[in-house]
Amino acid sequence: MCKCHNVHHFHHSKEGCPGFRMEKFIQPCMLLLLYERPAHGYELMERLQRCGFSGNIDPGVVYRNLRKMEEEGWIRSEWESGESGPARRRYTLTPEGEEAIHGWAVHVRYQMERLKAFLDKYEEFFRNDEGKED
Amino acid sequence: MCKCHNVHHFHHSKEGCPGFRMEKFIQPCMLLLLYERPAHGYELMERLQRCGFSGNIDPGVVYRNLRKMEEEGWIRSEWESGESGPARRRYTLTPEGEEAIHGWAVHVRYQMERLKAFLDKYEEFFRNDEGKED
DNA sequence: AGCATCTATATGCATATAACATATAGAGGA
DNA sequence: TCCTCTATATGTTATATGCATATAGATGCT
Repeated sequence: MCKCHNVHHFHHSKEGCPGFRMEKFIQPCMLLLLYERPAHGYELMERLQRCGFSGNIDPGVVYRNLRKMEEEGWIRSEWESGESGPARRRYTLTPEGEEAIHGWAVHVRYQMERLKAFLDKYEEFFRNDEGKED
Repeated sequence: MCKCHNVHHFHHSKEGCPGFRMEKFIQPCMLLLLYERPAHGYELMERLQRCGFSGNIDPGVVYRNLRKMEEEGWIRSEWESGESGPARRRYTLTPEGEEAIHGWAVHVRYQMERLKAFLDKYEEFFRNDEGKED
């Protein structure tokens, strides 16, 4: 199953925060999932949902990002015909994709520091315990 | 001065991470700076730079976001004429803006948890010390 | 006076992204 | 036949972003 042991399906509304979407973040997440094991898009959708990804994932987002990452050379795909159900495209991580994960990790860590700096400052100013309203 | 005591002017390149931009994050940052004290756009640009915001800030980004936040009712502006230099627009946080900060904080915390979950998983898989390559 | 520079605000435009809807299609069941 | 589930893919529209550029007062230099 999913190894996101520390993700507890956050509930939140982004009302009042238009545009701060971070959807491209789905790319490193999918790369990491594919590092765990090859998969097809539909399976990735399910695994992303179980990994704290916001409620319903738009299939369009998943497949378009898979295409883009294949163009980048981070993943490779092959049709899996036969068996049962419609044909599926099985995605595998490439060595370049594994490198990309490291690049993303640096970037993600940087962004996380920025968010943390904001929150530290926020809490310094307001010193409340809104974190427990979950 | 700037109270971002825990921000050490991160250096990084976002090569290989196209689209993960998070520029809207400038909004809550500016709101928090305006909570500290009223300011005009040019001053905010400088204070943002001192607060770990990426190198050179595009003035367009700053002023456009100020306009949008004024439309939202989060900030209010008045022309400061006279004294020296060209006229400047002095921005003040409104009560709605202070509420917005709390909303943003929830959202930002949520996003930070997502990033943290990714990084935890990443480190679980790779167990390296890339954090020290700084 | 003429000119560059700094402060300060603002807009234009091409492209990238996001949100949402919709299309296509095989397989299995009622 | 029709519906649903699995599975992939595209179109449309609105918004966001990156980068360049416009405007303009004040100041200092030659």
